[in-house]
Order: sequence, then C-alpha cells, then structure tokens
Amino acid sequence: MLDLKFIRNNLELVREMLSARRVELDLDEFTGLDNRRREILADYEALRHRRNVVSKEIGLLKKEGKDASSLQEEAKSIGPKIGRMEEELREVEAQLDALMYSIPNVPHSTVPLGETEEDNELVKIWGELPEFGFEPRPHWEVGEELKILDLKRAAKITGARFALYWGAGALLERALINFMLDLHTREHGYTETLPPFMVNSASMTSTGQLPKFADDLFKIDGWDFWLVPTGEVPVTNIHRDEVLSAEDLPLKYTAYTPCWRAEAGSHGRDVRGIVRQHQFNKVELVKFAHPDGSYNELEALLQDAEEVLIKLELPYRVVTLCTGDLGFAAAKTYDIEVWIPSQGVYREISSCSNFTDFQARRANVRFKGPGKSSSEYVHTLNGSGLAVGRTVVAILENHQQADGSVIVPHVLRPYMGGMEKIAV
RNA sequence: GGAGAGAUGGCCGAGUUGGCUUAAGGCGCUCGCCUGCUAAGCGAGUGUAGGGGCAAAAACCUCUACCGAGGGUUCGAAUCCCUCUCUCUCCGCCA
Repeated sequence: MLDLKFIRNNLELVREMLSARRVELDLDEFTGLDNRRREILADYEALRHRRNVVSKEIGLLKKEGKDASSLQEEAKSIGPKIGRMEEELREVEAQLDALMYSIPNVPHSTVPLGETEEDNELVKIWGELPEFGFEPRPHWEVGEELKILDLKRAAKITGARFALYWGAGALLERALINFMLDLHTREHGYTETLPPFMVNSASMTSTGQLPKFADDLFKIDGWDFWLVPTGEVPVTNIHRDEVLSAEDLPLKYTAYTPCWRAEAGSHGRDVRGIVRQHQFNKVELVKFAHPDGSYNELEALLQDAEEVLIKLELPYRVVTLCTGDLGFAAAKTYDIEVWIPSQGVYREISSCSNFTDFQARRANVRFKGPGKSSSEYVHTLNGSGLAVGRTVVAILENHQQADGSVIVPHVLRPYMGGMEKIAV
C-alpha cells in the first residue's frame, strides 16, 4: 500500500494515477476519514493521558496511606468514555484501512500511458520465427499424439484445467524445472529456496493478493491456509517483519513452486490445451533491493529470465505494460512473451516487476544502513523464470517436426538422459 | 491427540506478591576521547508506529500505543484471568 502521508500530501498526483490505471476511487472519502481519524485520536489520547496521570497519583497517595477516593471516582468515569471513543476510532480506521488497501501502486515515470494491452510498449524482439513447411499444430495435438500429455484423464481425476503428463512429458517438465533452477543459482547468483506451498492470510495480504483478489485464490476449508498462486507470495514473506542489513542487499532468491489459480472470470478463454491451468509449475525469481538500485535490479532480473528462453532457442519479445494493464502492486512491469506458432501470436510466459516499497510496507520489510539510526522500506521485485507449463507449450510448438516428433533443446538434453528428440 | 515449559527492543537476557520500570544489564551499532597500528579501555548516544506543537522538509519538544495475538479484571497490567497462534521437551500416531 501507499504511505498515508504520501497520499495526504499528494492527493492530485494520486488522483491522476488512479485515472491512468482506470481505477474508480473516491479520494474525498479519504480526506474525510483521514481528518475524522485525527480529530478522534486527539481527544482519545488526551483522555488516556488524563487517566495515566490520575492513576499514578492514586498510586502515590495510597503508598503514603492517604485517601484517594475522589481521584478514583474521576478515573472510574474516564474508562467508559475511552471505551466509546475507541469503538468510534476503530470504525473510522477500518474504513480508512479498507480504502488504503484498495489503492494500487503509483506507476514509474517510464511506464507508458494506456488503457489496454494494445497500448503496451514493445521493448525488443529476439529470435527467428520457425519456418515449418507444414501447418504447425497446437501443443495439445502434438502432446496427445506423442502420448506425453493427457487432458482427458486429468479431467477425470480432478476436472477441467488440469493436466496429466506421461513419460517424456513428465520428464520434460522436471528437466525444465531443474535447468531453470541451475541456471539461476549457478550463473545468475540466486539462492535456491523451497518454501511452503500453502500460506496464511497475513502472507497473502503482504504481497497484495488479499483482501482484493480472494476470488482468484484457492482456500483450504476450515484453515487459514491458501494455496499459493505464485512463488512470489511465500518467498517475499520470508523476510516479513524483519530489518535487513543494507550491505546484504540485494538479496536474490529463486524457488520452484506449483501455482494454483481459480481463474475466476476467465471462462471461455484458452479452454484448449495447457496455457491456462488451475495448477501449473513455475520457477520464480525474487529480489529485496535497495531503493536506489531497484530499477537497475529490474533490468537485471528481466535479463535473467530472458536467458532461459535464449538457451531454450525459443523466440520471444518483451513489452512494457502500460498504466491500464499494470498489476495492482507493481510500479513497473515487463512481460516476456513467447512465440506460439499455432496461434501466430506471442503469449506471456514471464512477468517481471518492481513493486518499489508497496509490498514492503504491507509486509514490513525494512533495512538499515551502517551508522543509520532509522530504517527504510526495501524495494521488492519478482519475475517468473519461467512459467514451466507454458515453456512446455512453447517447446512442443516451436520445436515440432513434420513427423510429429519434437526436438529437445540442447541445454535440456543432459537433464533428460541425453534424449535428443521426443517421438512415439 | 495427551502432559509440561516457554514467547520481552537489531540480538541475548532480567523483571511475573499489579504502582520510582521512564522495560535493568549485556552484545551489536554510532559519535567522541585515548592510542605507532590492531585490540582493549573510558564517556555519551542508540526501538517501532501514530497524534500534536507546525503550512511544508529536517531537527527538536510533547503526548498515545506497543513486552507473541485478541479479549477481560482494575483507578492502574510485561506482571492476574480467559481464548488463540507459534516454539521447545516427553508420550501417542505417522511418510
């Protein structure tokens, strides 16, 4: 969330930002609640002060064996007043909080203005689009014919939007996870973590999924546990309520996790294949950075994610999300989109964002420099490195052959027992 | 699931017959002194959030809250009572 004082002192800027993001929010309500809260608080604290003074006086009198009954009577009458004001205060603060939690992050100055994904800004295009000499088939046809992908049985086991992999398909998924983790830990300097795949409400609130986006999540019945929608949630919460040392920044973590998403509101989109699933695997990159260097860290993070596609010989492009397409907690986001031959479009395979201090304020992650008496919020960043299921899609489609087989990218072969080609 | 012990500032750790505790003391950190260098020593400072002084930023002053979380008792709670969470020990169950 944003800093209360920042909103108070930059109302116009916040108003413009909200409209650029196409978020309808009543900022006059903010001003009213903010003022009301401070009014009540002043009276409330004055009363508590009075009670503290009187109570202390009573203690002293009693110690001397003197009578304190008149003071005790006054103190007794203060209690209920404090109680009433507390209730009022709590109500106003709850409303103010709700409003604060619904205000998205302020976009960085380099983020293009725009309304939809049509307005995203192209940053770069990498790789040659494959020439097939035949009509490229969609990944579900390729996968089912090779008997490595089985969506029918997955639907029987669980339901729509789940996948069952067989043989070389399962191996391919596992190989990709290992390849990505190895690349990021050995060549890009990330520390591997393996976090819990369920998190509590506090963790979901820190990273911004709650309270606004509960509909997108799976909740465990009877527990305050949620299935993680992305590794970002457990990994960013590693340092919740901690004060880090400035010299340790940036901290760079990578994690493999499955991701679960309810995909509410996406009925009818990507119904075929495994582009949009309720459960998919992802290797995530997360950074805790010094505010001064966070945008450089974003460029580096993007490069780390791109490297995966380059090594897998998959053509892609990079776009900067415009203000209207930007996620709730992000100040700036690059999407990496991989080429999908059967559809003739680029599809998102990684999203790399700088959240500045938006998540850090919610999660209370700070750092302290040597010699500094006060601490500051860190900047958090994350990106997919990459979404594994969609990487499988890209490999099956881009590396498919006329005979129905699929060439295994060179870097993956050591992870697949030397297999060069997936064939029936 | 059963029995017991515990949770206090960046870290360690005292305080639990309710009131000179304004959370002792130590470590760490910062500044200063001392000093061929380093170490040690000496002195001072050092939690977070919010409100007000103050229109804005810093400094300062002041008030309020915070001793795992939430309630309660009381004029007054780190301290007493209740509920919950987590950690540790033992038992049970278990991959």
